[in-house]
Amino acid sequence: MSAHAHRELTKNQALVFGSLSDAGGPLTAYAILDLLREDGFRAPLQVYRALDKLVEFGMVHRLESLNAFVACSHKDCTGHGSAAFAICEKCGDVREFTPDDAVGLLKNWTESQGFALARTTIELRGTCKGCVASG
Amino acid sequence: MSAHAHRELTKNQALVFGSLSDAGGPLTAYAILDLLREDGFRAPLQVYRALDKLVEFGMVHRLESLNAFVACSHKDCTGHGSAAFAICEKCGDVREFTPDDAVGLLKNWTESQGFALARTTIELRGTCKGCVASG
DNA sequence: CTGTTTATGTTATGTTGTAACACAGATAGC
DNA sequence: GCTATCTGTGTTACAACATAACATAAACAG
Ligand SMILES: [Zn+2]
Ligand SMILES: [Zn+2]
Ligand SMILES: [Zn+2]
Ligand SMILES: [Zn+2]
Repeated sequence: MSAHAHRELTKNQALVFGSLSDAGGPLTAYAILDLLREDGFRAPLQVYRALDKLVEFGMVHRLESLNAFVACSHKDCTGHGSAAFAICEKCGDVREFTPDDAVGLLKNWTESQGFALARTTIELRGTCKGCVASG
Repeated sequence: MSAHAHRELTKNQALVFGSLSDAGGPLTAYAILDLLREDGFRAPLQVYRALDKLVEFGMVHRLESLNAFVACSHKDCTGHGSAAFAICEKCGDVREFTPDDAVGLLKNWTESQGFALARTTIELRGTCKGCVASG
Protein backbone atom coordinates (compact mmCIF):
# COMPACT_ATOMS: atom_id res chain seq x y z
CA MET A 1 0.00 0.00 0.00
CA SER A 2 1.02 3.67 -0.07
CA ALA A 3 0.18 7.33 -0.34
CA HIS A 4 -3.01 9.08 -1.40
CA ALA A 5 -4.30 8.74 2.13
CA HIS A 6 -5.90 12.15 1.95
CA ARG A 7 -8.73 10.76 -0.14
CA GLU A 8 -11.13 8.42 1.59
CA LEU A 9 -11.31 5.36 -0.54
CA THR A 10 -13.91 2.68 -0.11
CA LYS A 11 -12.76 -0.77 0.91
CA ASN A 12 -12.74 -2.12 -2.64
CA GLN A 13 -11.09 0.99 -4.06
CA ALA A 14 -8.37 0.76 -1.42
CA LEU A 15 -7.77 -2.92 -2.17
CA VAL A 16 -7.50 -2.32 -5.91
CA PHE A 17 -5.26 0.72 -5.50
CA GLY A 18 -3.09 -1.23 -3.08
CA SER A 19 -2.65 -4.02 -5.61
CA LEU A 20 -1.55 -1.58 -8.28
CA SER A 21 0.79 0.31 -5.94
CA ASP A 22 2.39 -2.89 -4.72
CA ALA A 23 2.80 -4.20 -8.25
CA GLY A 24 4.81 -1.14 -9.25
CA GLY A 25 3.69 -1.63 -12.83
CA PRO A 26 0.65 -2.28 -14.97
CA LEU A 27 -1.89 -4.97 -14.17
CA THR A 28 -4.93 -6.10 -16.09
CA ALA A 29 -8.29 -6.04 -14.36
CA TYR A 30 -8.35 -9.82 -14.26
CA ALA A 31 -4.86 -9.98 -12.77
CA ILE A 32 -6.08 -7.66 -10.01
CA LEU A 33 -9.12 -9.86 -9.53
CA ASP A 34 -6.90 -12.91 -9.01
CA LEU A 35 -4.74 -11.01 -6.52
CA LEU A 36 -7.80 -9.99 -4.53
CA ARG A 37 -9.64 -13.31 -4.41
CA GLU A 38 -8.21 -13.96 -0.98
CA ASP A 39 -9.74 -10.65 0.09
CA GLY A 40 -13.15 -11.75 -1.02
CA PHE A 41 -13.29 -10.53 -4.60
CA ARG A 42 -15.35 -12.85 -6.79
CA ALA A 43 -16.32 -11.00 -9.98
CA PRO A 44 -14.70 -8.67 -12.52
CA LEU A 45 -17.21 -5.91 -11.83
CA GLN A 46 -15.82 -5.46 -8.35
CA VAL A 47 -12.50 -4.58 -9.95
CA TYR A 48 -13.84 -2.52 -12.84
CA ARG A 49 -16.05 -0.40 -10.60
CA ALA A 50 -13.16 0.44 -8.31
CA LEU A 51 -10.90 1.16 -11.30
CA ASP A 52 -13.47 3.52 -12.81
CA LYS A 53 -13.42 5.61 -9.66
CA LEU A 54 -9.65 5.52 -9.24
CA VAL A 55 -9.20 6.66 -12.84
CA GLU A 56 -11.77 9.40 -12.25
CA PHE A 57 -9.80 10.50 -9.15
CA GLY A 58 -6.61 10.60 -11.25
CA MET A 59 -4.91 8.05 -9.01
CA VAL A 60 -4.80 5.34 -11.68
CA HIS A 61 -4.20 5.56 -15.43
CA ARG A 62 -5.50 3.22 -18.09
CA LEU A 63 -3.04 2.00 -20.70
CA GLU A 64 -5.15 1.57 -23.80
CA SER A 65 -2.57 -0.32 -25.81
CA LEU A 66 -2.15 -2.91 -23.04
CA ASN A 67 -5.72 -3.13 -21.74
CA ALA A 68 -4.15 -2.58 -18.36
CA PHE A 69 -4.05 -0.13 -15.47
CA VAL A 70 -1.21 1.46 -13.55
CA ALA A 71 -1.01 3.53 -10.37
CA CYS A 72 -0.03 7.14 -10.99
CA SER A 73 3.67 7.59 -10.38
CA HIS A 74 3.13 10.80 -8.40
CA LYS A 75 2.81 10.52 -4.66
CA ASP A 76 -0.47 11.77 -3.24
CA CYS A 77 -1.69 12.46 -6.72
CA THR A 78 -5.19 13.74 -7.20
CA GLY A 79 -4.85 14.32 -10.89
CA HIS A 80 -2.50 16.22 -13.17
CA GLY A 81 -2.05 17.30 -16.77
CA SER A 82 -1.95 14.90 -19.68
CA ALA A 83 0.31 11.98 -18.98
CA ALA A 84 2.26 9.90 -21.46
CA PHE A 85 3.78 6.46 -21.09
CA ALA A 86 6.90 4.83 -22.47
CA ILE A 87 6.31 1.10 -22.58
CA CYS A 88 9.20 -1.32 -23.02
CA GLU A 89 8.18 -4.24 -25.20
CA LYS A 90 11.06 -6.36 -23.91
CA CYS A 91 10.64 -6.16 -20.15
CA GLY A 92 7.19 -4.58 -19.76
CA ASP A 93 8.50 -1.61 -17.80
CA VAL A 94 6.30 1.50 -17.98
CA ARG A 95 7.56 5.04 -17.36
CA GLU A 96 5.04 7.84 -16.86
CA PHE A 97 5.92 11.37 -17.83
CA THR A 98 4.14 14.62 -18.55
CA PRO A 99 5.08 16.05 -21.95
CA ASP A 100 3.50 19.46 -21.54
CA ASP A 101 5.34 20.83 -24.56
CA ALA A 102 4.14 18.11 -26.94
CA VAL A 103 0.64 18.22 -25.50
CA GLY A 104 0.65 21.98 -26.03
CA LEU A 105 1.37 21.50 -29.72
CA LEU A 106 -1.35 18.88 -30.03
CA LYS A 107 -3.74 21.25 -28.29
CA ASN A 108 -2.79 23.98 -30.75
CA TRP A 109 -3.77 21.70 -33.59
CA THR A 110 -7.12 20.79 -32.03
CA GLU A 111 -7.90 24.44 -31.38
CA SER A 112 -7.10 25.34 -34.99
CA GLN A 113 -9.69 22.72 -35.99
CA GLY A 114 -12.36 23.79 -33.54
CA PHE A 115 -12.00 20.45 -31.77
CA ALA A 116 -12.71 20.64 -28.03
CA LEU A 117 -10.04 18.45 -26.48
CA ALA A 118 -11.17 16.48 -23.44
CA ARG A 119 -8.31 14.05 -22.85
CA THR A 120 -5.30 12.52 -24.49
CA THR A 121 -3.88 9.04 -24.91
CA ILE A 122 -0.12 9.05 -25.57
CA GLU A 123 1.64 5.68 -25.41
CA LEU A 124 5.13 5.14 -26.78
CA ARG A 125 6.28 1.62 -27.58
CA GLY A 126 9.89 0.62 -27.83
CA THR A 127 12.82 -0.70 -25.84
CA CYS A 128 14.00 0.79 -22.56
CA LYS A 129 17.57 1.79 -21.83
CA GLY A 130 18.32 -1.32 -19.82
CA CYS A 131 16.96 -3.69 -22.44
CA VAL A 132 18.79 -1.87 -25.24
CA ALA A 133 22.03 -2.32 -23.29
CA SER A 134 21.47 -5.99 -22.53
CA GLY A 135 20.06 -6.99 -25.86
CA MET B 1 -13.19 0.53 -52.84
CA SER B 2 -10.30 2.82 -53.69
CA ALA B 3 -6.63 3.56 -54.08
CA HIS B 4 -3.57 1.61 -52.99
CA ALA B 5 -3.77 -0.42 -56.18
CA HIS B 6 0.00 -0.45 -56.50
CA ARG B 7 0.22 -3.08 -53.80
CA GLU B 8 -1.06 -6.53 -54.63
CA LEU B 9 -3.44 -7.47 -51.90
CA THR B 10 -4.78 -10.95 -51.41
CA LYS B 11 -8.48 -11.53 -51.78
CA ASN B 12 -9.19 -11.28 -48.07
CA GLN B 13 -6.94 -8.29 -47.60
CA ALA B 14 -8.70 -6.49 -50.44
CA LEU B 15 -12.12 -7.27 -49.01
CA VAL B 16 -11.18 -6.01 -45.56
CA PHE B 17 -9.52 -2.88 -46.91
CA GLY B 18 -12.53 -2.27 -49.13
CA SER B 19 -14.85 -2.45 -46.14
CA LEU B 20 -12.79 0.09 -44.23
CA SER B 21 -12.46 2.43 -47.20
CA ASP B 22 -16.17 2.29 -47.92
CA ALA B 23 -17.02 2.88 -44.27
CA GLY B 24 -15.06 6.13 -44.25
CA GLY B 25 -14.51 5.70 -40.54
CA PRO B 26 -13.46 3.20 -37.91
CA LEU B 27 -14.86 -0.32 -37.77
CA THR B 28 -14.28 -3.07 -35.25
CA ALA B 29 -13.00 -6.41 -36.49
CA TYR B 30 -16.35 -8.01 -35.77
CA ALA B 31 -18.21 -5.29 -37.64
CA ILE B 32 -15.99 -6.02 -40.64
CA LEU B 33 -16.71 -9.72 -40.22
CA ASP B 34 -20.44 -9.07 -40.37
CA LEU B 35 -20.02 -6.91 -43.48
CA LEU B 36 -18.08 -9.66 -45.20
CA ARG B 37 -20.25 -12.66 -44.35
CA GLU B 38 -21.94 -12.38 -47.72
CA ASP B 39 -18.47 -12.63 -49.27
CA GLY B 40 -17.83 -15.89 -47.48
CA PHE B 41 -16.15 -14.75 -44.27
CA ARG B 42 -17.03 -17.02 -41.39
CA ALA B 43 -14.50 -16.48 -38.58
CA PRO B 44 -12.77 -13.55 -36.84
CA LEU B 45 -9.32 -14.83 -37.77
CA GLN B 46 -10.01 -14.15 -41.41
CA VAL B 47 -10.46 -10.50 -40.49
CA TYR B 48 -7.63 -10.25 -37.97
CA ARG B 49 -5.10 -11.85 -40.29
CA ALA B 50 -5.94 -9.41 -43.07
CA LEU B 51 -5.87 -6.48 -40.63
CA ASP B 52 -2.44 -7.50 -39.35
CA LYS B 53 -1.03 -7.30 -42.85
CA LEU B 54 -2.82 -4.06 -43.72
CA VAL B 55 -1.50 -2.42 -40.56
CA GLU B 56 1.97 -3.74 -41.38
CA PHE B 57 1.66 -2.21 -44.86
CA GLY B 58 0.66 1.11 -43.30
CA MET B 59 -2.68 1.13 -45.12
CA VAL B 60 -4.76 0.72 -41.99
CA HIS B 61 -4.33 2.16 -38.50
CA ARG B 62 -5.46 0.62 -35.25
CA LEU B 63 -7.28 2.88 -32.81
CA GLU B 64 -6.32 1.50 -29.40
CA SER B 65 -8.85 3.48 -27.42
CA LEU B 66 -11.71 2.23 -29.61
CA ASN B 67 -10.52 -1.31 -30.30
CA ALA B 68 -11.19 -0.45 -33.92
CA PHE B 69 -9.43 0.00 -37.25
CA VAL B 70 -9.52 2.75 -39.84
CA ALA B 71 -8.20 3.08 -43.39
CA CYS B 72 -5.33 5.53 -43.68
CA SER B 73 -6.62 8.88 -44.88
CA HIS B 74 -3.80 9.27 -47.38
CA LYS B 75 -4.41 8.08 -50.91
CA ASP B 76 -2.05 5.37 -52.12
CA CYS B 77 -0.43 5.29 -48.73
CA THR B 78 2.31 2.79 -48.09
CA GLY B 79 3.17 4.12 -44.69
CA HIS B 80 4.13 7.46 -43.20
CA GLY B 81 5.38 9.04 -39.99
CA SER B 82 3.59 8.81 -36.69
CA ALA B 83 -0.08 9.51 -37.05
CA ALA B 84 -2.44 10.95 -34.47
CA PHE B 85 -6.22 10.83 -34.31
CA ALA B 86 -8.84 13.26 -33.05
CA ILE B 87 -11.90 11.26 -32.08
CA CYS B 88 -15.25 12.96 -31.52
CA GLU B 89 -17.11 11.32 -28.66
CA LYS B 90 -20.42 12.78 -29.82
CA CYS B 91 -20.55 11.68 -33.46
CA GLY B 92 -17.73 9.18 -33.70
CA ASP B 93 -15.90 11.10 -36.40
CA VAL B 94 -12.16 10.43 -36.60
CA ARG B 95 -9.63 12.82 -38.12
CA GLU B 96 -6.12 11.59 -38.86
CA PHE B 97 -3.21 14.00 -38.79
CA THR B 98 0.56 13.89 -38.54
CA PRO B 99 1.86 16.03 -35.68
CA ASP B 100 5.56 15.89 -36.58
CA ASP B 101 6.39 18.72 -34.19
CA ALA B 102 4.80 17.08 -31.16
CA VAL B 103 6.22 13.67 -32.09
CA GLY B 104 9.65 15.30 -32.38
CA LEU B 105 9.38 16.53 -28.80
CA LEU B 106 8.27 13.13 -27.58
CA LYS B 107 11.16 11.57 -29.45
CA ASN B 108 13.53 14.05 -27.76
CA TRP B 109 12.31 12.85 -24.40
CA THR B 110 12.73 9.17 -25.27
CA GLU B 111 16.25 9.80 -26.56
CA SER B 112 17.17 11.64 -23.37
CA GLN B 113 16.11 8.50 -21.50
CA GLY B 114 17.89 6.02 -23.74
CA PHE B 115 14.51 4.63 -24.80
CA ALA B 116 14.49 3.27 -28.35
CA LEU B 117 11.17 4.46 -29.75
CA ALA B 118 9.49 2.01 -32.13
CA ARG B 119 6.02 3.46 -32.57
CA THR B 120 3.56 5.90 -31.07
CA THR B 121 -0.08 5.87 -30.13
CA ILE B 122 -1.61 9.34 -29.98
CA GLU B 123 -5.39 9.54 -29.68
CA LEU B 124 -7.23 12.72 -28.70
CA ARG B 125 -10.75 12.49 -27.34
CA GLY B 126 -13.15 15.38 -27.36
CA THR B 127 -15.88 17.03 -29.40
CA CYS B 128 -15.52 17.98 -33.06
CA LYS B 129 -16.26 21.42 -34.45
CA GLY B 130 -19.65 20.41 -35.85
CA CYS B 131 -20.79 18.81 -32.61
CA VAL B 132 -19.58 21.76 -30.54
CA ALA B 133 -21.66 24.06 -32.76
CA SER B 134 -24.81 21.92 -32.64
CA GLY B 135 -24.59 21.00 -28.99
C1' DC C 1 -37.88 7.61 9.35
C1' DT C 2 -38.27 7.76 4.46
C1' DG C 3 -36.47 8.90 -0.05
C1' DT C 4 -32.10 9.20 -2.44
C1' DT C 5 -27.50 8.27 -3.46
C1' DT C 6 -23.54 5.43 -3.41
C1' DA C 7 -21.27 1.16 -2.85
C1' DT C 8 -21.56 -3.69 -3.14
C1' DG C 9 -22.51 -8.76 -4.49
C1' DT C 10 -23.86 -12.07 -8.00
C1' DT C 11 -25.18 -14.25 -12.32
C1' DA C 12 -25.12 -14.15 -16.84
C1' DT C 13 -23.83 -12.34 -21.11
C1' DG C 14 -21.46 -9.56 -24.62
C1' DT C 15 -17.20 -8.14 -27.01
C1' DT C 16 -12.48 -8.60 -28.53
C1' DG C 17 -8.64 -11.48 -29.76
C1' DT C 18 -5.79 -16.20 -30.35
C1' DA C 19 -4.23 -21.13 -30.31
C1' DA C 20 -4.05 -25.12 -32.82
C1' DC C 21 -4.55 -27.80 -36.68
C1' DA C 22 -5.62 -28.82 -41.55
C1' DC C 23 -5.31 -27.70 -46.29
C1' DA C 24 -4.40 -25.25 -50.82
C1' DG C 25 -1.49 -22.61 -54.02
C1' DA C 26 2.87 -20.50 -55.47
C1' DT C 27 7.56 -21.03 -56.22
C1' DA C 28 12.38 -22.17 -55.89
C1' DG C 29 15.91 -25.95 -56.08
C1' DC C 30 17.15 -30.44 -57.38
C1' DG D 1 8.86 -33.61 -62.90
C1' DC D 2 8.94 -33.60 -57.89
C1' DT D 3 9.70 -32.22 -53.34
C1' DA D 4 10.61 -28.41 -49.71
C1' DT D 5 9.12 -24.26 -48.12
C1' DC D 6 6.52 -20.23 -47.63
C1' DT D 7 2.24 -17.72 -47.57
C1' DG D 8 -2.50 -17.51 -47.44
C1' DT D 9 -6.72 -19.70 -46.09
C1' DG D 10 -10.64 -22.27 -43.45
C1' DT D 11 -12.47 -24.04 -39.13
C1' DT D 12 -13.12 -25.17 -34.31
C1' DA D 13 -12.46 -24.13 -30.01
C1' DC D 14 -11.01 -21.18 -26.52
C1' DA D 15 -8.91 -17.16 -23.87
C1' DA D 16 -9.07 -12.42 -22.39
C1' DC D 17 -11.48 -8.16 -21.65
C1' DA D 18 -15.74 -5.75 -20.32
C1' DT D 19 -20.68 -4.82 -19.17
C1' DA D 20 -26.00 -5.60 -18.39
C1' DA D 21 -29.33 -6.53 -15.15
C1' DC D 22 -30.95 -7.23 -10.78
C1' DA D 23 -30.65 -7.53 -5.74
C1' DT D 24 -28.91 -5.93 -1.23
C1' DA D 25 -26.89 -2.84 2.08
C1' DA D 26 -24.93 1.34 4.05
C1' DA D 27 -24.77 6.47 4.27
C1' DC D 28 -27.11 10.58 4.51
C1' DA D 29 -30.32 14.61 3.73
C1' DG D 30 -34.79 16.42 4.46
ZN1 LIG E 1 -0.13 10.25 -13.23
ZN1 LIG F 1 12.97 -3.00 -20.93
ZN1 LIG G 1 -2.19 7.19 -42.16
ZN1 LIG H 1 -18.65 15.19 -33.69
